[in-house]
Amino acid sequence: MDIRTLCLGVLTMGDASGYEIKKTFEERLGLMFHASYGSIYPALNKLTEEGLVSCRAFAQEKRPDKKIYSITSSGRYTFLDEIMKKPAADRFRSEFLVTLMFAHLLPVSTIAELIDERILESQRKIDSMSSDCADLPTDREQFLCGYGRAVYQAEIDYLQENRHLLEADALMGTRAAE
Amino acid sequence: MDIRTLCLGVLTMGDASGYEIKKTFEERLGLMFHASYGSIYPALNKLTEEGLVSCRAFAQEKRPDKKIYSITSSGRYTFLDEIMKKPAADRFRSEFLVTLMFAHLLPVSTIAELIDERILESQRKIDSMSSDCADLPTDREQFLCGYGRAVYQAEIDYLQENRHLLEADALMGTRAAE
DNA sequence: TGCAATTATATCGGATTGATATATTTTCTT
DNA sequence: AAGAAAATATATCAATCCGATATAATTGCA
Repeated sequence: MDIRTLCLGVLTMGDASGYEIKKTFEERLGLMFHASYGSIYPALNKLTEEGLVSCRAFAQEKRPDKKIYSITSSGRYTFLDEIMKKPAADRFRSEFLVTLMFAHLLPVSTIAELIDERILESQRKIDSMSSDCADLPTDREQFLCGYGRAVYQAEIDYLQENRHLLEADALMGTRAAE
Repeated sequence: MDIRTLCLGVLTMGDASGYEIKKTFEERLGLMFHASYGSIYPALNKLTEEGLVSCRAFAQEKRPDKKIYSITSSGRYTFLDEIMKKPAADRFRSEFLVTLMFAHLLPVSTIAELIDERILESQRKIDSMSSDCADLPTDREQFLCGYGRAVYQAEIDYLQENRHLLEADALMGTRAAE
């Protein structure tokens, strides 16, 4: 499953320009997948070549045409084939956790601030989700929204209950280094 | 923070070959970061050029030299500089969640199996963590191990309590398509 | 009126993955 | 003890993807 497939997925929800697809990625798929213009625009070009999407271009003066993409029936089949495959393992990269892994090399105060900020940030995400979650049109989207909230909440709870382990560990590291 | 930085981090824990660094990524950093040979070997070459690691090569017959890398003091400073920066946002890619986002296009049975398998897989991870978690040498590593368990457990709980939302939604999709 | 934000397309270098090639040693199974 | 399988070990490559950058009109608002 690559960005091309994801673009097809977004287009099953309605016609869109490259810009709108990017927005959809941020607003509705941000929890599960990221994509940048550098991958979306080439993906749309290739999908067009392959006949999996069609493209209507509206001429505009002094800037590139506005292009609205639609998924074709061939595109729909391709997309279904893709999502029926066994999904690959999650890929997760967290610089936050890496930093904690090396907490013993940093001052305790830095670690404490890092955790404080992480908790705030996760709480902010939960709050913004909570306000929208109930309004979402489908059970499916409410489910995914709730999933995000549950995981973020678990993270906050764990950090609050166990940060002392890390701060004590970092403290020992700092003292040992003196 | 890139793979070069992560290689430096692993080398702060002791000298290692490229192969051993890869193993460390899998065994101790798997929760937070991934790296393949295709990025590790070039990273080590570049770090050697830059003087951030040193390399002792042991000649071997009929295959490439075995190379043991050590971090230099210049490498230690560079690594500290890196982890003192504000960590970038997590990057997460989940084909599983993407599939659920399009659950209405798939048979209910497929969704149910997908969730069943996901729960089993997460439980397997928790079990393998639990057996090792307590043995870990530092509070810091126990903390991170516990973090992983907490998040996986939250996922399992959420899936079990809310899967009906999704299965009902998929069911309606299937019926509508008939 | 002026300034910031949003809309909108597009490219490019550099980072990274996943597959592949190669070959020895160790461990397990029968 | 033979043979199979797994682990050890280095390395490269095409394809993919990200983040930054360039460009420019429009919209909202103070």
